[in-house]
Amino acid sequence: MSAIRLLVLGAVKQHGRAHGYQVRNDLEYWGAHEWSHAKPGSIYHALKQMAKQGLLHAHEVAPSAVGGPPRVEYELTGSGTEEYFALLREALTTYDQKMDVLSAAIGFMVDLPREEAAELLRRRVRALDEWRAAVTEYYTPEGGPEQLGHIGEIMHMWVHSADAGKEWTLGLIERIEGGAYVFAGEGDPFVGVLAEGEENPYAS
Amino acid sequence: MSAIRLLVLGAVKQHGRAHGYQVRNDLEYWGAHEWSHAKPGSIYHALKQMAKQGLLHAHEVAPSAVGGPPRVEYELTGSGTEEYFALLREALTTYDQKMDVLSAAIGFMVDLPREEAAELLRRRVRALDEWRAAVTEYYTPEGGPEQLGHIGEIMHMWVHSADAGKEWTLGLIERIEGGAYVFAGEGDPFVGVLAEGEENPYAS
DNA sequence: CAGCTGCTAGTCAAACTTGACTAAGGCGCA
DNA sequence: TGCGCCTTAGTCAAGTTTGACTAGCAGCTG
Repeated sequence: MSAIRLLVLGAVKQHGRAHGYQVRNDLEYWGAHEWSHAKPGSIYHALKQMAKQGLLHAHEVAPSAVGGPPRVEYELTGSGTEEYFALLREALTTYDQKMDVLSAAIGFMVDLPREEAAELLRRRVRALDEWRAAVTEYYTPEGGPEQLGHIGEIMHMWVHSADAGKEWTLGLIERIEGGAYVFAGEGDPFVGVLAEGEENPYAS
Repeated sequence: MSAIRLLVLGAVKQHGRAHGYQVRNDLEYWGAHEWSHAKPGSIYHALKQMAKQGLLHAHEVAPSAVGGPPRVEYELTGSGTEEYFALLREALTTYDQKMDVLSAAIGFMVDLPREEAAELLRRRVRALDEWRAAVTEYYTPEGGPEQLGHIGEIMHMWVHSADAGKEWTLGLIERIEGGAYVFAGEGDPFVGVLAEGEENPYAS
């Protein structure tokens, strides 16, 4: 799974309705251009592709209010919302050692109920343990680990990083269970960026 | 930088001359199919592309000795060797937070002299420090870090992982400077896999 | 007020990645 | 000996990613 679809779906969902440049800006605000493949081309491509697949509904072209070419606005469909939550749950659960996907998922985790987020992260910890065991076992040849020579350093690095990932995940679970942040169904959700003239529909 | 070019160049170089399937097998032995985009298609594509760019010389098609379609054998050219070392040095030095590239580089680091490898890794540590500082600074808004809400967890994760990466790198530098492994110009190099009928030209 | 710069919004071709498919020979075995 | 299956070696089309490019409008500036 690449992080782009999750990021784009999440960004569009936060606005309710968004055009490409808005998504692009959102992701930049998130710093996503630094840690994911969220270049303009990828974003516009993802929007079009997902519109073709029925995950997004493309509204008629509207002339831009602030200059530049006209915009196409997108909105999540029913299956788009399903896909979004499926991707989000998977990203929180599995350890596929790609931090961009996890980063995106952390950013959107508050769309889930608190207890579910914590549970998915606990599953993530289990996946990490399994992966660690698989690496150490698979790469322990008959003649002892020395036989691998410097190649063993690669496994060493992966194990080290898996341990660090586990430590961080456990910390996050603790913070979540300790009441940090605002999750789904707990009042005013957190919204990163609002566009021109857009109102926070949840503002009191 | 994707890891594929480095991996393919390194694999071909280790054999002196290799065909696609051999590279594919090497990388599988390394476990590279697990941590990089080293699928068959990518490997054959990289071989062809680099041959077109003059980094590899494609030898005439030879009928396979063991069945299957005929093979094309590749060999590093002069500029291929230059490119290989350039990629290797860059991969060891920069912190681009992509572990596949670093993994590949660790696998080939012994192609460099010991002192150079250690120096490149020390530079890597400095890059890590800088990156860590940039993240913490950039993502500390006026209103204090709480203002970010759960988004701060993303930065937290990156910082945590940078710290883990630094710790591991320092450990590796220590081992290298302590005399571990066999580097360029120090006698019999380490070779992962030998193909059918291939002899280790360095064997005593 | 012509020209320059910068922002908004998006397109496009070229390169890369993916996963499924092809094709040829050898091996076991009933 | 004929059949299915495995391994070897590679191709291909569809999808994705990249980085450079286009184009409209606004504000300044000399």
